[in-house]
Amino acid sequence: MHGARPTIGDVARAAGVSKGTVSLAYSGKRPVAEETRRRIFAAAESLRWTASSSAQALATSRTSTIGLVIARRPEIIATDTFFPRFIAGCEAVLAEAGMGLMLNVVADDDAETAAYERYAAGRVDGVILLDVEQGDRRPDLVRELGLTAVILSAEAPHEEEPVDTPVTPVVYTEDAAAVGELVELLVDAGHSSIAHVSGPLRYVHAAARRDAFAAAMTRHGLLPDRIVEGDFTAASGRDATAALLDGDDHPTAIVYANDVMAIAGLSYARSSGLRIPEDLSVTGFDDSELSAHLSPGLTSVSTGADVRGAVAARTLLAALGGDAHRAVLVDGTVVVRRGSIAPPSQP
Amino acid sequence: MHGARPTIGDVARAAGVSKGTVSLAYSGKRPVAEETRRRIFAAAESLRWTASSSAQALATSRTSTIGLVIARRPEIIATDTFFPRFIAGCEAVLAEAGMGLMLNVVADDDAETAAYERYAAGRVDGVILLDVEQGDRRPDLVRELGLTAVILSAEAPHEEEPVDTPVTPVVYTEDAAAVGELVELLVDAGHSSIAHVSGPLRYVHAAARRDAFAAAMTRHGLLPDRIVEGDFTAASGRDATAALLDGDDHPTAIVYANDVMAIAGLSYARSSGLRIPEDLSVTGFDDSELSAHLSPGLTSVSTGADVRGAVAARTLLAALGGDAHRAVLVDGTVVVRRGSIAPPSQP
DNA sequence: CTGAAAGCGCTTACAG
DNA sequence: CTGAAAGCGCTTACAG
Repeated sequence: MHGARPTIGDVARAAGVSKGTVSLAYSGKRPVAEETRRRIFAAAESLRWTASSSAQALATSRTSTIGLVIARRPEIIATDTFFPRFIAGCEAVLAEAGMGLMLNVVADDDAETAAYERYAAGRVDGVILLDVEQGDRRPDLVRELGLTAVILSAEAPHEEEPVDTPVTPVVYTEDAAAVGELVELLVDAGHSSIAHVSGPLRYVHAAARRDAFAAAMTRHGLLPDRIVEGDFTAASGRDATAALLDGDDHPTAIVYANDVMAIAGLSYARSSGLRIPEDLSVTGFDDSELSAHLSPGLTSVSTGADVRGAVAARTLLAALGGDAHRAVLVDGTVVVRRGSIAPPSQP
Repeated sequence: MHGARPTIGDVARAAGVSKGTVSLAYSGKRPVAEETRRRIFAAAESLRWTASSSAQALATSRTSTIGLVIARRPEIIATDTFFPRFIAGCEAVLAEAGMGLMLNVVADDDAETAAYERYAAGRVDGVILLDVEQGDRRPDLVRELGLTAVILSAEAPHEEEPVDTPVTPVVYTEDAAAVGELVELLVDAGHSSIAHVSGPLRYVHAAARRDAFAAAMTRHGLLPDRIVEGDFTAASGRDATAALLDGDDHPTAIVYANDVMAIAGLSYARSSGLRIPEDLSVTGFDDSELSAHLSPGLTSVSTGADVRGAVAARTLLAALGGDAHRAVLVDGTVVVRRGSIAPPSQP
């Protein structure tokens, strides 16, 4: 039924022109007589021709595809609502540019390296680096492989490197300010015993939020001495909360590094007899849809995951097009106040 | 710094053989003398050569990539934990086979069609169809485009079609049994007023669960007259719950079609004064990590999203390899009992 | 404004 | 067991 797919040669023949002219008519890289191009488009349409992307890729050394590798455990990808929103944001701009997104979910470092190597074998033009860690090896790896990259971060890039080394653009949000605002909200409500459940501190973004928490506490003359490291799963949110609530001198408020940990923590606190928010105020991070529709809602911070995806994709396309930016700030991070904060009941 | 990537010609020259032999040494499609192959691999290694996938794709008409288009709103993709787990499952088998996954998140039907058309232009070898609807146009669309496909479903395929039409393999779970079990659990606990909050009924899987619910109720001599259609978001879970709880003759148990709706519903019920599970028993679907770590935990059904992804990918690879299955059952659907069910307090 | 031809980097009959 | 060559379907200097 579908026989052999038509080629550019078929279209050329049908339109009575050369293959080169068909190509040019579509790419617009050189003018083609109006009448000619009409004939070409008509022929292509009736043959239902569309250029083979592998042939194009081979001829141009461009794949029209970008790559994204996610190196987290599936449970975490599943609970954290960041990824799908980020990807949807990417897609919106990629689709518009006729580009595709190649996705890889890997289990370990070796699989990750293998994924980038496959990318470099002409599968993608560039990559977006997520979940950057301190001393991350990936920027060097992808550079070595000849892949154009963009890094997603939660803080402005440091100004260390000499300007002449080829620089990987950083697309970043400023999470620190939002975390500061959260702490301020809590302090204003009367809290002084505030804890933080962080994400895995090897991640730059998790460390950045933790540091921001500590700085904000200090600014208010409070001791940031109740910080426990979670891993973004509900399990860790519950366990961290149990640890914090154990004993009688427990905090009256907890700032969680993501919504899932906050929800699990909140549920635990409630089951152990505390009223939310009267006995324990909580805040999340990432503003998931669920948080907005809990009763009471969870105060969280919206980081515009989709906007970040769009900007990251746009920045990567620009870099592929030759104009690299050093750093671009995504300015959509905003605290969303909901009912999960109240004055502390009794110290 | 990275200069031109080495080609198979460079390797051939370095190893003192023809390009064809290099190719054969790697593909193993014909024997190559042990000594020769050693020289070839050594040369390739030292040149850091790996075959260009666009050239391979052009030469073989195989892209080593499969496509997945997701046509849901980003909020829903983000809240529903199915997708990431499904994708992770796919990846595991794809990576092993050296295949890639191209992902597209689309906003509407036109974008979806466009995505499949781009796929057909030699970007992917086959596709997995998710969220199938009644009278879905996509099976025909992709067949027309010459794409090999696999359909993911929540029920066994009907036996209608004449066997000679090229058939699209269906990878399915049997959700009905699990839903029946859920109802039975509730009935055994003493409930008779049981409601259901379904997913969007245009989806085959949502309709299948709704039908299973109705059938189970009927089987127990109960009237399945409290069914409200949700859309899998927390917002709809909360609203549906509010509607069901409004008035005095409200149900004593609610079976939700996914976990997020259940959690939002549970939260709403609690905030309106009901104790969970004493005053209202609830069950979810999909067994998200969060549900397992709530206090009390949410009784849910694990459908093995990752296993389904793996099986779907495996089935697609098989179909691409020429041996198509008519239908393959993924047998991992199991009810996970947690604390969200209790006998009804007072009618 | 258009055509003829080389080239992108592989694979695969065809010979030997 | 191996080589020489054609071919996959495009794009892009080079001529005109």
